[in-house]
Amino acid sequence: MAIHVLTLLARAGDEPLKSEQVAASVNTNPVVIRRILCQLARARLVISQTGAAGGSRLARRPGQITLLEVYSAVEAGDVFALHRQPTNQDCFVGMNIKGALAGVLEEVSASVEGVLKGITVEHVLERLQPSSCAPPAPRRKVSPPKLSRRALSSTGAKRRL
Amino acid sequence: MAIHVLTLLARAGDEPLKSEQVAASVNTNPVVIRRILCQLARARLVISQTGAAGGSRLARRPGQITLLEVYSAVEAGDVFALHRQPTNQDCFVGMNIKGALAGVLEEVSASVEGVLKGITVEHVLERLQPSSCAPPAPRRKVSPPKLSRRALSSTGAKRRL
DNA sequence: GCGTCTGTAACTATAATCGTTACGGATGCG
DNA sequence: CGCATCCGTAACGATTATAGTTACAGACGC
Repeated sequence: MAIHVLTLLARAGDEPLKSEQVAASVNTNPVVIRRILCQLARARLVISQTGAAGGSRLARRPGQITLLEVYSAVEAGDVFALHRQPTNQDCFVGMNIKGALAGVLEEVSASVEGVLKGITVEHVLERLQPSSCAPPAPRRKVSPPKLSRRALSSTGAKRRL
Repeated sequence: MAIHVLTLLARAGDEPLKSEQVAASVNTNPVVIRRILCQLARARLVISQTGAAGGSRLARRPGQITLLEVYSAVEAGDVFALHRQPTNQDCFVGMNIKGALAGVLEEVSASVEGVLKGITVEHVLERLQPSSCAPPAPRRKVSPPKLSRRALSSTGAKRRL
């Protein structure tokens, strides 16, 4: 939903959108949108103005907002977490399993964050165009962890308002 | 919890463990453990036996069980999913956002699966030892068999034990 | 000053997960 | 064979997270 919101704001350019307008596209209640917008504003991704003729707009260019920033803005802690219930400390495995899994979690988080860091709101915007449905070829600039994956940007599509 | 269970079974070697024993280490109810064990059994990761002197043990060597298989066994669908509520089809963004985000999701999933595929239960077991706490040991031997997640996860046959 | 829009609290509804009780069926053993 | 034991699974309540809704105070432009 947060990405949906940002995509709408990106398409609107400098013109601020009201929460009600955004809610119409997401198909939900304006308050739900305002909650998200509030988080995004705290993360300095959007700028909101109260009062008449108010609304929200992006704080930066869509190409300068990564999905990792979006995720960090709307999700509480880390991307992943262990369940917090205590294990049996009288058992060797129970005593050490969390520490062992913390390392695994760290790896997964780093991997995901690497991917999200390489995708911007602008990339999502480009993907929106049905015209750019052709096979995506070019890779992105940032180099996430070692794994090879498909790029998602496709050149040429400019913003259309 | 599933990894915790498998780690216990790995340490037990060929001797089958009862759900009650496992539950003691995880600090939960035996039924919760049996639910997980049942999923792992359907995925052919463990072998369970009913009756007296029954219990569960690993179906393969710990080094041959990847965390991706574990994840696929206990998690319903894909690692990630979009929220399934319908967006406004009268809006250009609402109409296309899901398709655009599906690609992002695909990338994230592929990345996570790549990491999980490179970690085995044996690796977790090694990490358990406080002695090997120092360096993040080199990992990433990519040998596990081609897995068809379709066959592993979710609805299989009724009962086949 | 007035109308409008955001920020936020409070409450309800819904769904997922976990824990618990209960019971049928399978298994090994005396 | 009969029995004790253990798994597989259904059913139910408790807990939690999220989403939706209503309500209202404060900010802002005109």
